[in-house]
Amino acid sequence: MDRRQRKTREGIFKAFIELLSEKDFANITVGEIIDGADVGRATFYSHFETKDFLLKELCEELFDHIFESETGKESAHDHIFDCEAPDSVFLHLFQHLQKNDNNILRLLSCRNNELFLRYFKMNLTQLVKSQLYLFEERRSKELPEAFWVDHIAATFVETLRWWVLDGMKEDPETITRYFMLSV
Amino acid sequence: MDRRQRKTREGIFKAFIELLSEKDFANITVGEIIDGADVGRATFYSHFETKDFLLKELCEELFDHIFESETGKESAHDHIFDCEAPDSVFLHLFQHLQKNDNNILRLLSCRNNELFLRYFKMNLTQLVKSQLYLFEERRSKELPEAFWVDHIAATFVETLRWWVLDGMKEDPETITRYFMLSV
DNA sequence: TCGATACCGAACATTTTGTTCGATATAATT
DNA sequence: AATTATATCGAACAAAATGTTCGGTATCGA
Repeated sequence: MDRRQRKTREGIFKAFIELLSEKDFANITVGEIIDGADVGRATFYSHFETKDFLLKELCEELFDHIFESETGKESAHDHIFDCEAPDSVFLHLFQHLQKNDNNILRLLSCRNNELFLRYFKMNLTQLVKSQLYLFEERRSKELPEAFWVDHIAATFVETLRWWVLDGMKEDPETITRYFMLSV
Repeated sequence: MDRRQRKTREGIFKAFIELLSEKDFANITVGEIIDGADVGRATFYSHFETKDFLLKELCEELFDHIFESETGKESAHDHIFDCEAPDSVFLHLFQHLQKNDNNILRLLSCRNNELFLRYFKMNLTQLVKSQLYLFEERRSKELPEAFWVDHIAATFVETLRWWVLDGMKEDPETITRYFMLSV
């Protein structure tokens, strides 16, 4: 990708994130974004069809990066921990988030966190399906699998929400334990 | 309240609900609302400061009605079931929702359900605190109470979400059981 | 009946959106 | 270094939406 394109795109993302931590998504105008990013109006619209697409692409950029390192069988990614503990995938997710790559925590703890947590849950559901065996003994035979998968993903996301809104006082190991105990 | 005011207010709510089940909140214009409600533009703005306040007041109207019948000590409300089963409060909530008073299900199953479920969870948290004893045996000693309360409320809301998005195929008793089994 | 007030409707300024176009600056190619 | 391609700028533009104002009319409660 052209260096100019990259700089513009990242400048827009940066300004957008800045605004998202200040005010509601609905009240952010394209004018404010291009002022913050210092790009022309036409340039913005040549990159993103609408404000909604900007949000969508931001989410993809943020979460694809996080999940690619989990779902890839032979990931060549820089894993901090390669332990074999059964809940390591979820621990790793919490650790990854704590590192705060791309200022993702700012987005998860701001007024607009619903936007991102919903997106997060969508991605997470795939991962949960592959880790279902971890929760077999907890699962009642009465519960349909679709319900169970949704419940686990929801519990993870709600645990994450609670963690960040509470100020992330617990370390990743503790919050992983909370998650595994409550699911 | 003046009968004229009441009629206008309810007409606006009705048109708003109709629109919400068709399209995103963000894409609904004041012009469409007043066309649907058949009221003047100035009238709308004399009732609601902005579109966001309209949503807020709609939520309050809907959820206050549902929760007042649960939290009131000596409710003179028309309870269908006054059984003494320990999970009757939650069962009653699911039943109440299934009755679909005020088209609340249309809102919970539409594309904008996040908005309503967030409001719902806020109200629900109070209720959960009063019913905490029901879940004592499931609760690990490690989990802080604040986390546990949030988890139960979140599980209820996510169960509700799953139920309505899946088409409400289960009856209230079954879904209450799912909820109690997964929490 | 009468005073109060909610509504109408039309007009209005303002803000935001999304597009267009020629000029300029920067990247990639030879 | 010269050339071609293209990303950006900046300014202007139409269209749509927001939120306000005001005089006239209809409806309410007393």
